[in-house]
Amino acid sequence: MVRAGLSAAKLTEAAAEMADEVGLEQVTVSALARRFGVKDASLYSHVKNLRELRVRIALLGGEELTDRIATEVAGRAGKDALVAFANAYRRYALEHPGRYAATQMRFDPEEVADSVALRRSIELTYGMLRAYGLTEPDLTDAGRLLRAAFHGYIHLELSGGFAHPREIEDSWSRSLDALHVLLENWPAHQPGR
Amino acid sequence: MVRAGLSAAKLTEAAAEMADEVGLEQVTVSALARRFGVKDASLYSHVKNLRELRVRIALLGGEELTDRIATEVAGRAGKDALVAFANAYRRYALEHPGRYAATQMRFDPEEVADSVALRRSIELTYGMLRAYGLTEPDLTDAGRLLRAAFHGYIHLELSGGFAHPREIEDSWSRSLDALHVLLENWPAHQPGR
DNA sequence: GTTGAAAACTAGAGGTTCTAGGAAGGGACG
DNA sequence: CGTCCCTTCCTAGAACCTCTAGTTTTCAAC
Repeated sequence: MVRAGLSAAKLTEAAAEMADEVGLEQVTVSALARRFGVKDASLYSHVKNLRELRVRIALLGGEELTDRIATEVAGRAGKDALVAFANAYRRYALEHPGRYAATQMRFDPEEVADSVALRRSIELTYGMLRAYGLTEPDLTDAGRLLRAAFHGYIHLELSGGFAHPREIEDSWSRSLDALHVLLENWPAHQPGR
Repeated sequence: MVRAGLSAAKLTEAAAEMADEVGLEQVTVSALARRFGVKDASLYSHVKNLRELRVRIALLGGEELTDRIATEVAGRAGKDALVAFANAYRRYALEHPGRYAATQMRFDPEEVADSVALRRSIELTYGMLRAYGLTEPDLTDAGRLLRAAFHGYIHLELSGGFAHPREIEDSWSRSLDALHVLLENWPAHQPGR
């Protein structure tokens, strides 16, 4: 009986690949065990349960995503930074739909307590927005809208929500133009109305 | 043996309630059968399989959602219409998270072929955007960005992505202000760059 | 070599989807 | 009223899934 040489990290990596290939909810303990030529029960020595496996995929994806964004955004500001951020985000999500989907799960605080990726991604966003001259609470509001727009766009794209003719690439880059304009004209907090 | 009096419509309604209560992926044929005091296999007389059940939830949700938006937007234009649209959308999603999640599934074209809701929701969006003086292809681009922003915002809100202090309500209405400004200043197609 | 922890196994309980074929309810029609 | 027949619901069972418990095997360190 030759050992497969499993470990939590190896399982996570394989599970992440599997998620990208066939979708996150097709990642099962059984299928993963099959891929390693091992019985289901064996995996439970390395990973608590299916839930933990998926959370690990999410953490892996989150780190990879923020790493990419960080390197792309480095040294840029203003619209350059916005476009670099957005494109890095989108490209990662399209290349790794399973990992990306995992990052959108609902987590209990303690599941992600030790994750630096989360904190860092917020810093990245805020740094970018400060270049537009925004301050709190506009920073928070603009950050939320931006995350929403990026995520929403990609979610719709991945789920086939953009059925029709016009090229998504063009549409996306026009949307980035628009978001840039939006950030430059962000309505001042508490206008006199 | 008293009959439960099942039908596809009744099952769909019950499944939708269940989805709102415990989440879409907790809606199983078994659980639904249990709710009606009936055996699993009985449901397969009314519904082809689990997939079809979920698609039915989605179609129901889509109709209810567009109905709400339509009545709220009726007779409004410009920012009034935008805010009414957005709030109707968000309120429905928060009240019916399960149905809403179902509408975000990936569908095969023939699964949703006979749905009027889809066509109508696009018309509603376009009507609203025309009031801002937009024309194709800006209509498509702005529509996509708007859908993305709404969906993204609600998705993040529902999945607990907005952890921190600032009130979501305030953030949301500031985002609507910003989107209104954005639509008024939508960058003209193909600027001279 | 012995020994002990870690990695894998067997066995099995319990949940799930879905198919096939059988029985019971209830309306239509002679 | 009785019979027919469609629909609804059932039993039975295959196939797959998660996860637990307890056992054996491997490998390295002593």
